[in-house]
This record gives sequence, C-alpha cells and structure tokens, in this order.
Amino acid sequence: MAALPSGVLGVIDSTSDRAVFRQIADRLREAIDKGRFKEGAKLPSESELVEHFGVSRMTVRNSLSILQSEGLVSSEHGKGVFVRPRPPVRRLASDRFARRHREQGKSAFTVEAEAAGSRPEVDSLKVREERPTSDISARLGQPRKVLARRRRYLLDGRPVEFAVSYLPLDLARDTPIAEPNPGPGGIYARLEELGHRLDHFDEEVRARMPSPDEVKTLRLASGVPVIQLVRTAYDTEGRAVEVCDTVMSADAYVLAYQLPAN
Amino acid sequence: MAALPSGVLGVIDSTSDRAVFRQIADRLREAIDKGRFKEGAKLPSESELVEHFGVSRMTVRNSLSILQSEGLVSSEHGKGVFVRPRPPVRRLASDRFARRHREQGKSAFTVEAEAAGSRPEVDSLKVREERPTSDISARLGQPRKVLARRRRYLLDGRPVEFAVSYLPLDLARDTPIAEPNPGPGGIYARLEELGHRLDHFDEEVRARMPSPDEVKTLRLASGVPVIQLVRTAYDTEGRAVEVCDTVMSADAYVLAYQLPAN
DNA sequence: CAGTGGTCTAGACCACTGC
DNA sequence: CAGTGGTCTAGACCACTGT
Repeated sequence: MAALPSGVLGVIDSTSDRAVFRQIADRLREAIDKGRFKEGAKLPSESELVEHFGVSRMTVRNSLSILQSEGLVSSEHGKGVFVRPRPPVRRLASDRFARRHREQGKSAFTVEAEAAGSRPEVDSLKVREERPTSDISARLGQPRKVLARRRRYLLDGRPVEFAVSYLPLDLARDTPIAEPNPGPGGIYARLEELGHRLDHFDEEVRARMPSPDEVKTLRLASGVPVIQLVRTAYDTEGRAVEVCDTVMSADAYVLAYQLPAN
Repeated sequence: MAALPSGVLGVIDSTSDRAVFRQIADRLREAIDKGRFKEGAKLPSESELVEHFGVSRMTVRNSLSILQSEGLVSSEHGKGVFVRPRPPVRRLASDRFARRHREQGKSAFTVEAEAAGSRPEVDSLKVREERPTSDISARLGQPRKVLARRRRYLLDGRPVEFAVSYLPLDLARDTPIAEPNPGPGGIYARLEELGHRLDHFDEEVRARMPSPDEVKTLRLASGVPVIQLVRTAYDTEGRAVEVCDTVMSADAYVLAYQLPAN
C-alpha cells in the first residue's frame, strides 16, 4: 500500500460543519475536475484513502458512493474505483425521420452509426399483439389492441437505447409491419405504402433515474439517468398511426431540434 | 415502536445470492409500486425496519439509500423517510418562442405559469459582461466579449429552472437588452426591434446528474437528474444572436417538440 | 497469493422534529 | 422528552481481480 502523493488530495477540516465524508468527496471531486485524475484513471484504493484521511473505511465508502451517484466515478469489484470516461455521444437531429432519409435501403440507426464509424446492432427484437396501456391507448385513439414492436439498439456492443413501437392492430395486422424485419426504410416506409402518408411527429422528452430493469437492459452505470422519448406519428388525415416509446442512456445521447421563429 | 403490519413487506431470503440490502430495497420498491405506500406517505422508520427484517441499522440505511438514488423516496431529518410526491410538471411546447407569443406584455414563463394556476417568480437576476467560454464563443461566432444574463425561475416558491443567456457584446451593449428588465416580450422582442429578425432556434437537449452547485440552486432532492437545454437563436442573415443555457429540474419538466415528416 | 471492492454487524454520539 | 434520521467507528468475512 503505497503512500499517496502529497498535496494531491488535501486534508479534512475537523472544525468544519461539513460532514467528513462530504469533505472527502469534495476533495476527490476537485481533483477529478482539475484533471489530477483523468478519464479512466484509477482513484486511490479505499485503504489508501482510509490511511490518508485517517478515517474509517465506511466513511471513505460513503464518500465514494456520493461521487458514484453523481456519475463521476464507477467501481469495479476487485480492481478499483475509476473516473468514468465520457462515452461517445450520439446526436439525434430533428430531421432524422424526414422522408428523404427513408428512401435508402437501410435504417436511420444503421446508416448513422456506420457514418460515425461505429458497429450498429439490433437485438431482442420481439413483435406481438397486446392490449395497450391507458396512456398508449389514449395517444392512439383508443384501439382495442395494438401491435408492439420491441427492440434494443447497440453501438460497438454497448446497449444505448431500448424502444417499443405501438401501432393500432387494425392498421398493422397482416402487413409487413407485423414481420420482424419490415424491410427497407422501416415501418414508416411501409405505413406510407399502405396509404398513411405521414404528416408530422410529436415528441415528448423526459429525464429520470432508471428502473432496475432498465439498468440491466441498458447496462447502465450507477449515477446515469435515462432520457425517455415518446414519439407519436400522425398521418395527413390527423390520425395517430404509431407511438414509439424510447428509453436511452442519457450519457450516450444529445437530442437536437430546430424550431422556427414564427 | 409499533410492530409493522404483517405481510406488507415480506421477508428476506437468506439463501438468495442477492444481497440482503438489495432484497429489502426490492420489498420496499414493490410496496411503493403497488400503492401500499402512497405519494407523500411515511415509510416505516429505520428501527422498525431493523426489527422487521432482523438486520443491522446500516443494512437498512443502505437499502433506503438505493431507493433515494432512484428518486423514489426522500428522507427528512428528525421526521422520517417519505415516498416522493411527483410535483406538477411544466410542459414546454416547441412553439413557445413563436413570434405571436411575444406580442403581449408579459414573458412566456409568466403567462404560462399563471394560466396553469401557479405563482411565477424570477430571482437572482444578474446582467454583466464576460469573456465567453470556448463553447459559447464557438456557438456565437467567436465574439471577444459577451453580455451574460443570469436568472432563476420559481413556481410557487419552488426553483425549477436556472438560465443564462449570452449575447455578443457588440450587439447588446447600450441597448435595453443590457438592462435587468428588458421590457415587454423580453430580449427576443428587443433583438427584433434592433433589426435582428429571428429566423429559427437550434436546441440541444441533454440529461445528467446535477453538480453540487445545481443541487443547491434548484433545491434538488437526491436522485433527481437535470435536463440541460442549450438554445441558439439565429437571425434571418444566419447570424447567431443569442445562446441560452438552461438547467431544469428533470422532475418538473416535459419538453414537447413537433417535427415535420419531410 | 495479496489487494481490491462488496456486504454486514453492533455499537456510539449527534442534530433535528414534534409533543 | 422520545423518536427520528445523520454521522462515524472498528472490526469481520466474502467475492473478484491480477500475478
């Protein structure tokens, strides 16, 4: 157990009102912010911190759990605690569903990922009929049943997004939309071929902490929120033809929108 | 210390691989999800949970801290641990900066809050000249200095949003934009009067955990992420005339956007 | 194997709340 | 005042990692 480089972490002010474990978290946070521990770097081990600050192990662990819940560090059993690297971010432009992007053979996700030099993957694709929740039902105009298309998206093997599309069953049944692979241009292209010319999309954006299920599915580190995006597609007759409920790892995405001034 | 109502919380499976504190968190989470503890309700005290599950206090506290980091509960010193009520949500529509909303006397925030029956407030308004960060500078076309307008928005006394607007100094100096109160319609109305007719806005949306500063300014409960929205306003000549960097309590907002299909 | 983080105990004292 | 959560200690044993 090597001694810590002096001066890197400072000391505790025992006269301060601020709890010791918060002070230790503050010192570590400063050190990370100032680049004394870089992305991916290993922090001093718990026992080193115990020795350096002269406190008990639980106090040190308490400090580290603060930094973890802030998304600054993550721990790896048997290895150490590391400064969380900022993963590459995927930028979703507001024209990503424009018709012109749909006339190619590949999906928007695939095209974009390959352009960015990443390896795109879609897995756990499941298509089935369901009774809609009251929320989905309301958005789709109260259909009795819906077709649900679930799938998970990965970049270079890392899960980044989980999405479920809901379509009124009377509209999707016995069409390519009910197939696992709906063909080039995706379900929006098929909807238009079926005579539902798309007019616009409504998107609702929320952020929150993930459920335990979402942590598992998206392999989220602790301290990483999710962005939830609910998109409703309307055809030119004003009918809602699809609702897509997407949950994204917040540290993998930036959403970009363009708004007219009038 | 009353005994817990039997059957409400179940028991620990000591043969399970799952850590005891996680199992306790699971039981409590289920109970909350199933409505056995409603919004605002008090959970059993730590000592009651210690007795019920037959574990040490630190184990119970560990469980509670999981629920706290999930944003499900929050603790109040001397009172107890309570199920977090979902606060009323403010919905930001994508046309909120349309010119037609600017022709009244009041700000968009004020009008909208009053319509929803809330009491709007703006405080800690500060206007000053600054050297821009490299990010802001790049977005605004590399001005040497900028005018920064900082303010915090509150609803019914609760802080919900903190925003900073940056404008190129050559454009804003010695205009009403540099005044604490820029007048009816806000700085966008003033910009148009100065001949910068607005053409469109670009918005970038991110979500992340808050910094300790943001926790303080927005009085965030632990386990609440923030939404960061960076908006750039462009005039009809394509010049970026303002960048607004907004940090919002994620549990107070839903962002709504409308996208054309082509 | 030694070193790391993960879980858990059984205490202690403190600060805040409400009666 | 009793009851609550907040902080902290000094141990213990375990599971995982790398050599």
